[in-house]
Amino acid sequence: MLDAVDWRILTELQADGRLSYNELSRRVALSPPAVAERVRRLEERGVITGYHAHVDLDAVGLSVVALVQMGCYGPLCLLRDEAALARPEILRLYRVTGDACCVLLVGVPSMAHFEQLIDDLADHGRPSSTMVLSSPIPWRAVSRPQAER
Amino acid sequence: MLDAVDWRILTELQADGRLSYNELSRRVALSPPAVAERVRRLEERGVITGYHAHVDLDAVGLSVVALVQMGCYGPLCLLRDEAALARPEILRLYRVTGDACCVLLVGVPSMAHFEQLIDDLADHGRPSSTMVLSSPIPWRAVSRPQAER
DNA sequence: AATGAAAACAGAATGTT
DNA sequence: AACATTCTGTTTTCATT
Repeated sequence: MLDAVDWRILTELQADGRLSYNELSRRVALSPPAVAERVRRLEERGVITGYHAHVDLDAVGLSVVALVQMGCYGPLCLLRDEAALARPEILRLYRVTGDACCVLLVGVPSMAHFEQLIDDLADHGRPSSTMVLSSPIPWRAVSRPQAER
Repeated sequence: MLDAVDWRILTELQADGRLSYNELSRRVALSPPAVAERVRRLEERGVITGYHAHVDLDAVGLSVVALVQMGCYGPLCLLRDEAALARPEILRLYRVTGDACCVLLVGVPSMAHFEQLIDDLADHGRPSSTMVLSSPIPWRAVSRPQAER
């Protein structure tokens, strides 16, 4: 699947998504065209799904962050409502096992906005919220699993 | 705080973190040096916290993904153990209100690895796991809140 | 996968509103 | 103070080996 060079590339690009192919080629000891071709294939194969600038939620005024478990099923289920899923307050959404149908990470500017959001979500099923106090690990790079070494 | 141009820049760089300043300057109708300076200041102010390649978990063999709530407190609390927090299986960690101390998103190659991880986490408090079936919204860009417009 | 040439780009200095 | 223009050195891309 992925060889050692691919993993080194993934590690570097996860740490700094704006690395130039030139610099990347130095770090993985390959020529620039070779590394560019590797990256292109990682993208094509769906290993790299995109490059994203990460934005601090507090810094842009999204001071209320929460995990919301949705207890919904059947035709009203949140997952069947395209418009509801498109709401920008939803930052991530995971479908899960257990009592809940899915878990949402949401970010809003205020508790008043949060109340409104919960009311809207309640059209699809019972929302159960947990407030996020802080994010000690907001994001961490994926590293090579032991099993593959 | 952030004006309309800043938000256009944030939108573009969240969608494609590898955009050149040249291309970005075209999209936001500004000169390349002006846009580069804007980006530099967004980074300096902590609005943009980094640029990361996003990797598909399935594609790199992390087929078991779960949300783990940790019920822990006091000196054994997971949040006080640097070494435990450094485990690469932990992809995100949120400190939350409610019964749980924190919620972890973890990714491992197999159920056997997951069992081992849960056993290790149990040293700090009672872990309660929910398996992630799929991620309909694995990541979404932050957009300008209504309140600021 | 490496090399070399042409096009595109980044960064610094300077000038403009 | 924020932006545009210009210039120089890199970087990217594509052809070729």
